Amino acid sequence: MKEKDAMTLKDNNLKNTRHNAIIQLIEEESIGTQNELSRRLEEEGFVVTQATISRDIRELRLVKVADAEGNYHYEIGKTSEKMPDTNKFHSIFLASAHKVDYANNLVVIKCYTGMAQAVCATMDSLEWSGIVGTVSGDDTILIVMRDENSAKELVKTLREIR
Amino acid sequence: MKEKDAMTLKDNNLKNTRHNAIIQLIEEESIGTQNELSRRLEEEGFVVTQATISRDIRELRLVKVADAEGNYHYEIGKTSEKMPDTNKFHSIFLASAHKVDYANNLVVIKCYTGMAQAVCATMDSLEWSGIVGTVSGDDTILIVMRDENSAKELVKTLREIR
DNA sequence: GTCATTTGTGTATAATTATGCTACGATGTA
DNA sequence: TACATCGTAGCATAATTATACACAAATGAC
Repeated sequence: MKEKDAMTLKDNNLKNTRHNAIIQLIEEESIGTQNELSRRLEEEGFVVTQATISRDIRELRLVKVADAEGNYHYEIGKTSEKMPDTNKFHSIFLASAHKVDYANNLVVIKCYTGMAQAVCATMDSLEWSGIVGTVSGDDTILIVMRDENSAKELVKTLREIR
Repeated sequence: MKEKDAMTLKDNNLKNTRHNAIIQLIEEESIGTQNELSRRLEEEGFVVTQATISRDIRELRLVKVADAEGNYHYEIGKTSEKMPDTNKFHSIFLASAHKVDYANNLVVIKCYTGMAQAVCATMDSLEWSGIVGTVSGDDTILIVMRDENSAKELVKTLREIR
């Protein structure tokens, strides 16, 4: 009997919506400390202590960085921006692509009709090294690689996903 | 008469080499606290207190972020990585491109022969929003934008550079 | 059902980081 | 020369952040 009254319940869902709220908050306004974030979250209906926010920040891989004037604020870290995308790409790729091949430094991905754009956009966001550029039609993605070896590597990586 | 013996001299140059040393250190090894960084710097011949390192970190816009296992370490922030690229792009673009136009959601940049690849690669690294994909030949870059409005915006931005 | 495990969080506090104040060398001005 | 100003950094400490410990709800094994 130590807890007050609130929910110490393992509400996974609540934690997730809080995480989303945190990301939205730090993207929209300049938040400099965890207490500040705590106050703003409270206004949005999430009542948690600084300790929890510290843990959230670790899980979300957020970072505190100075702006040009030397004022600190929280930001999405570069890793956390990319990791989710990798997962996103895997699931989109699995659901949409059915053939991968290459010739010289060109890689071609065949997708189910209408899916190519989505796969292509997601792949672009991953900024894989070796990719010079990508274009996609309705069902085909053309990827221009730096050289044939990069093309071979990319095909191998993509085939491992399946 | 409070200082020890060391140099409290305004050696701007020393501060700069220390900054470089810090960047190199955090890129090469996993450094989790400022005291740890202080110790490593000492081994490299830079004797400074945690306070100074805190200031260095603000100036360099470094960030502390958790890795997959939840262990914290310092990293180069995304801002400090991208600013130089923007400058690089500006100078390359100025030196290489001579015409920019668009139709629908496609932007075409005409460059002096052989320069397109360089401009394209540099532009890719900027990850401008609205860009779906890019391909470049010897003297032409084709940029596929999300929509016509993005294309218009991009052309405007590029023309402002000239 | 019981019991062990996992997950999420608060409390209290340890650990870490930021900063006000101060000092000192360098630079500029008269 | 003296004197003011600026930039860098130390020291001490305030401010902030991370975490050990404890507890409770959910989950799973039996």
